[in-house]
Amino acid sequence: MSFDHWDEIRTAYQVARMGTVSGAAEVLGVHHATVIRHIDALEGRLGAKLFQRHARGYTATEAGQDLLQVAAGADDQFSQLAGRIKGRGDEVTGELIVTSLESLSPLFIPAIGKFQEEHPELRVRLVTDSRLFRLEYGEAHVAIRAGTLPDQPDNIVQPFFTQTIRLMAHKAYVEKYGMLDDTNLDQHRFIGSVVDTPRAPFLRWMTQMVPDESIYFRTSEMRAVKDAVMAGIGIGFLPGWDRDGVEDLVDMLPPLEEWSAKLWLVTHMDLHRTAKVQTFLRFLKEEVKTWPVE
Amino acid sequence: MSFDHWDEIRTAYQVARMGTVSGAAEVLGVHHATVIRHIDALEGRLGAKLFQRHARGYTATEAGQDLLQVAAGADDQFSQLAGRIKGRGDEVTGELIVTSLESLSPLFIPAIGKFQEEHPELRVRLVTDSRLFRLEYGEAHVAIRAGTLPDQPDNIVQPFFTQTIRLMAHKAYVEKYGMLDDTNLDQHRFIGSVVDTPRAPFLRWMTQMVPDESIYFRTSEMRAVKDAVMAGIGIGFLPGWDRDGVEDLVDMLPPLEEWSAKLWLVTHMDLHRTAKVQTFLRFLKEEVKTWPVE
DNA sequence: TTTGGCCCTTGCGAGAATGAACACAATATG
DNA sequence: CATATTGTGTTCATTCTCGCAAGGGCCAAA
Repeated sequence: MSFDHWDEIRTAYQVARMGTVSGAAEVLGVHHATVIRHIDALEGRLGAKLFQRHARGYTATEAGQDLLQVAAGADDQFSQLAGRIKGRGDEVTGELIVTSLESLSPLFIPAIGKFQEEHPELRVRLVTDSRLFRLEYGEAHVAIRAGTLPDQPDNIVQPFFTQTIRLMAHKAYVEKYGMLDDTNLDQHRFIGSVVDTPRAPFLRWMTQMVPDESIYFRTSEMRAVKDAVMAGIGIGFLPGWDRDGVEDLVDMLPPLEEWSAKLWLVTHMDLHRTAKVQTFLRFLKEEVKTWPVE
Repeated sequence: MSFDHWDEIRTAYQVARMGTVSGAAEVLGVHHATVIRHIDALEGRLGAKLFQRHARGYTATEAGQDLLQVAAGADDQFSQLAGRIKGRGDEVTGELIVTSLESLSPLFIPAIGKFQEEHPELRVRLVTDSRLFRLEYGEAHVAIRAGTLPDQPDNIVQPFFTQTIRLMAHKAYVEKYGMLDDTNLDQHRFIGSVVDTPRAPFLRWMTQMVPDESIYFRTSEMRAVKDAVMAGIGIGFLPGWDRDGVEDLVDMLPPLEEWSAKLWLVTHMDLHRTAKVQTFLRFLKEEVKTWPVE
């Protein structure tokens, strides 16, 4: 029971406002004939006359004046809407949804705080979960991803930084079990992943090089690895940027190039060009330079 | 700075509501290709994305949700408007503007009162003026006119009743000046019109038959004629239906057929078929049967 | 009364919007 | 893992709307 053709309402609105078909046609940027046809069609659909036709123009009937009122309100609403939408493209306001690996949170949550200071109108939501949030469903504006990415054509990927990974253990562990070298891998206690076929390159290295029985602690949480290493439970992989308490840790092997994980900034095509996303990306890429990613 | 294509807003509204292009297409009764084109065009015009496209459908962005809110309001307004307009055609409400000759007011103002009792929602405006109100300008819904009418193609004319006209004088006048016959017209005192070439047939008769110098009182108001006759000033034409105080009046000549003025009910084509006008016309034509039009 | 201007109306051809069919991707289902 | 289902994207023939131009009515001024 709703109108089929809103354009005809708009036409009728201008006719009611102007009082003449010609005037309305000029405002609308269409031909007189089009206006007349719209009015005729609309009146036919409604089964009522909206205008009295005479040589000096069209005057609105009661129904036409009613339409004038309603359509004027709608026109106003639509204009404001257009203004908001057009304007919003150039502003950094509203909500910005970021998704990242949990393990990275301590690294760049401070950066988000700094970004919000620069843009007080912005509400940021940081979502992290074991499942991947899907940019194409609008679940996030910006994603920080690791490893080689599925070649989603709708996603725009740019390099963020390379995460250096170190194989470390606590001094206490070294005192007890000694240092590691290529020959005594099976003599040591490792901290590994619960996943059988992990994606991260350093975890794959461990799966290949370290016998299962040498892995004495498994966790799915990267941050738990740190805690385990600090507790002297065994040897584990830690991100190079995590300098908190590293004075008590030692490298068990020199960092291998193949361990390092490339991190990417991923955005959806549709949102990539918006000022909000662009500003945030630019900020992040600037900020990363100050990080001890080494 | 207002929207050019309201139909596209309506399309986008349904997409935002349904979540899929296909669903919106079905609701709108158009092909889904059309929906996609509308969305693309609208986004292009706005310079912003309204939806995130993915295989499971379209999800609204911030801008899209904004549009959803606004368009939902507009849709609601338009639906109500359509309901009002469609309904109003079948109702006897709002305003009914009637125009008539001034002289007829005492005859059918009581009828209007009776009509309003039957339709309390109706506000009636009775407009009378020396100038003719124009139905085609929407100045009145119903007109009561006399004489032969200009052949306006947009006007619908139907006979109302024939107004019998009597040439009368007060008993006091007859006592003083005697009765009238065909031979002594110039011996009497007449009450005539200020107009040199009147349209009313009985006034034309007077212009032709009665010498100017025998007309001792002239007025443009038909109702003033009655007052003048009652005052015994002279002989004047009175409508046959006016029975107020006629017991003291006498016919000075038997009523001539050519004096009588045909009255017409005139409506504008556009409004003629509405229930409001139809009901009023039917009522008037029923009511006239009870009048002493004789 | 005549003339000029404004406005509505109508018929026709060009162009744009539309609909049908097909291709393709992703998800749900067994 | 294969299949059915759902929904989007694209191309092409068609329909429909639009703009143009000529026609006619009405009003006001000369």
